[in-house]
Parts: sequence; structure tokens; C-alpha cells
Amino acid sequence: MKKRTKAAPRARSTYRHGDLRRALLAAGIELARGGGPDAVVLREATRRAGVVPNAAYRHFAGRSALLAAVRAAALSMLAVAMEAEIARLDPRRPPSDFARASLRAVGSAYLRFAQTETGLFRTAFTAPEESEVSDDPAKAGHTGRNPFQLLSDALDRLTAAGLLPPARRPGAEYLAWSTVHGLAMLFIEGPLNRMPAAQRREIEQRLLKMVEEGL
Amino acid sequence: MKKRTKAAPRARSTYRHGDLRRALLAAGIELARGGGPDAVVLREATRRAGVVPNAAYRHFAGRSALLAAVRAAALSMLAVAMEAEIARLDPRRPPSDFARASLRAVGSAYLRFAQTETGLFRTAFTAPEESEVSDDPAKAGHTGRNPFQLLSDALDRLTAAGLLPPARRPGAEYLAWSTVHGLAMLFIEGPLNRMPAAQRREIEQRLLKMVEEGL
DNA sequence: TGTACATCAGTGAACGCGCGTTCACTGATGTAC
DNA sequence: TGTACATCAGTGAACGCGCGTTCACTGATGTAC
Repeated sequence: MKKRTKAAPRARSTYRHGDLRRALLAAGIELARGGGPDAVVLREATRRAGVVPNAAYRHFAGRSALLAAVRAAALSMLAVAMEAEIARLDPRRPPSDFARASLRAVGSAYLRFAQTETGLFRTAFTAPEESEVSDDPAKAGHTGRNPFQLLSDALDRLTAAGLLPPARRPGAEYLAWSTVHGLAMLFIEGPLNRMPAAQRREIEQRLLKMVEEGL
Repeated sequence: MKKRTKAAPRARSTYRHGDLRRALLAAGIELARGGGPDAVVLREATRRAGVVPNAAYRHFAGRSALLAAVRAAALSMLAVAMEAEIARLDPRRPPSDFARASLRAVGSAYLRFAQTETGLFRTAFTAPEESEVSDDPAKAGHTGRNPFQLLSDALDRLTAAGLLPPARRPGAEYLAWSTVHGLAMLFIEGPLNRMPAAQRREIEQRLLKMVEEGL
């Protein structure tokens, strides 16, 4: 350590941070994880990265750009969780079984993510403010399919397996999504807040079944 | 006007406001209407009431108490909207018709309120913070049934009419509510934000039908 | 009907807070020669 | 292999902002006599 007389929050060996953008994004994700979109505070992110507040402006246009990046990351984490759940299914099952199971997998992963990563979930699905700077989606990493596309895929499989009449296929995403999203919201910040886990599980199962049959 | 040399924001004829609590609540409701729960700002409410900021503390323990009162008012406005929609139904229709129609009425009113009174809707259904001071519910006026109870009533009628097997009746509120709530959320602050009204209407109808059949 | 007085709704001034953002800067790093 | 130099990532200091909340006060009002 050469001239760094003033102790930095986290002593760095290099004058330049080296990977500040990633560090700020990581800090932003932690903040969102803990408190949702409002908790993504620029100054706090720089504090956690061990850097002076305005340093963030080398990497993000402002707070809203950071928030947008966090949002994209949260969405992609949800997508990864869904993909993992689908990957656990046995692909050798009969197609109609598999199709049904993958729709359930998408729904289950969604509900689990909402309950275990509440802050990130809320961040992912809170509307950007009018003025929010959108960011290059490629920077989020995970350039694969997004949650909405994964749901679409599952519904396509359902139709291919003959379980969902093609006439009802268009727009079915919205019905399925609404249902599951609504339950998630009631669980995490609605009046079903204090419902015990066992009862939640039961309602989840009934709801997923209702979607299957009601589509 | 006697001694009021300094011009007040809104000149009052009396030194005492007279109905400040109501005025603050009304201002709070307007704020929530425009910007959701975060927009309910104590200082702004007092500004609109033409009063100095700390005057609010004569009537509310603090910001969170005002917010709680606004939330209660929003919930009761939703309940009133639902009741109005139900009241428009012809009670002489055959019971099974009436039961089905009243469930749809509850759902429709919910969705319409979410879209026309977005700020109030979000205020009503955002979880209170841990520290929030709860208020005497009786002060909200409209001591009638709340939205959840109205939904329950509709489901009871469905069961009474033989359209919903009693075995499936318990917990059915949560399924129906989730579904409609989810669509509302996707409309107002989700990715279905920009969907044109016509398409919204169509999805609403399909969704309500799905609930009816899927329960 | 008139007067003294207690109440308490609203005033006036101030606090500390943390935020996002702007400015001019400095010095470690990588590159061109 | 060594040196001069341009770049630009991070610094340091400061801004204005609006917020919620606390304090000691004042004077209009209603009540008791």
C-alpha cells in the first residue's frame, strides 16, 4: 500500500477498481434482494463497492440506469430458475405428460422465486418510471430466453401434445401468467402475507391445476 | 379578515381549520390517486390543506398513520365500486344466473378499479411497512363489507346455486382473487402496460370465464 | 348577559438526514515511439 | 528496453432538494361562573 493514507472502506491494492461496473451491479442486486426497487440506492451501491458516490457515473448514466440493469439481472435470474426446474423433468416421459409437467414447472419456479427472492421479484416486475434510461440488454449476461418466452414454450408444447386446442392458444400466456403472478403478489405483499407455508403449498397446487384445466 | 397579514396558501376565514383531519385525508387520497402509496407525502398533504406541516400531527401520529387511513379509504372505495356493479344486476334472474353474474361483477369491478384508479389500487394492495401505525378502521367511513367479503359472498351464492361443489368452496377466494389480481397487476405496472383497451377487454373476459370454469 | 379562563388546533422556526448529481481535479495505466 | 505522454477511472468537495419530525409558542374558541 503506497499513498493511501486515508483508510478506504475496503482497501484496494490498485488505484483503479478494475471491475467497478460489475461491483456496482452486484451491490445493486443485493440491495434489490433486500428491499425491492426502492432500495436500489446509487450512493449505497458505491459505498458497498468501496468507491466515492460519483464514481458510479463512469459506468451508469444515473440511478435509473443502474436500476434498469438490476431489473434485467433479476429477470434473467428468474429465467435461470425456470430453466433449472424444467431441466429436472425426465424428457423421456410421454409428450403430453412432459408438456403438462413443464407448464407446472414454469409456474412453480415462478412462485418459488417470488417467495424466496421477494425483493428481486418485485424489482423485476415493477414498471420502469417514465424517465428510466433503458440499458443494452446484452449486458445483463444470460442472453437466453426470458421468463415470458419460457412460458410460451411450455404452452406450445401443450398445444403440440393436443392438450390445448390451437384456437385457445393465442393469448393463453396472459391467462396463465396473470393467475400465477396474482398469487405471487398476494403472497408477498398482499393480505396472504402471513399464510403458513403448508397452506400456501396447497393453494399453489390447486391454482396450477385450475390453470391447466381452465385454459 | 383581521390579523392575517401573511397570506396563507388558502386564506381561511377562521383561525382554526375546522375539519383538518378530513382535509388531510382527502389530500392524501388525491396524492395516492396520482402516484400510489409513495406519493402520500405528509408535507404535501398539509400544503394542500393550506396548513403548516406539523399541524398534521394533531390528527395523525405521523406519515404512516395518514397512509394507513388512505389505504383504508381506497379499500372502501373499491368495495363501493363492487357493490355498485352487483347492484346493477337483476335480482329476479334465476339464482344460478345471478350467482355467476355476481362473481363476474366482482371481478369486473376489480379490474376496472385497478385500471381507472391505479394509484388508489396500488395503495390499497401494497403491504404496510413493519412500523406502520394501524388506525381505527371505523374512521374510514363505509363500515360495510370489504372487497374480500364481497368476493366470498359471490362464491357462497355460487355454491348455493349448485355451481361450485361445496368440497371446492373452501379457499376458492384465493384462486379467484389471485387470477384477477394478477391480471390487474400486469395491466397496470407489468408488461401488459401498453396493451390496447380492446385487447384488454377480451383477455378480461376470457380470464373471468376461465375462473368460472376452473374453480 | 357578561366576564375570566382553560383548552388545544394551528403557527413559526429549526433539526438532521440521505439522496442524486455536478464540477474541477489527479494520478495509475497502457501505448507509441 | 526505456521514456514521454494521453487517457480516463476514480477523487474530493460541494449543491440544492424535500422529507419527517420536534420544540416552544399563540390566540380563537367554548365553557363555567
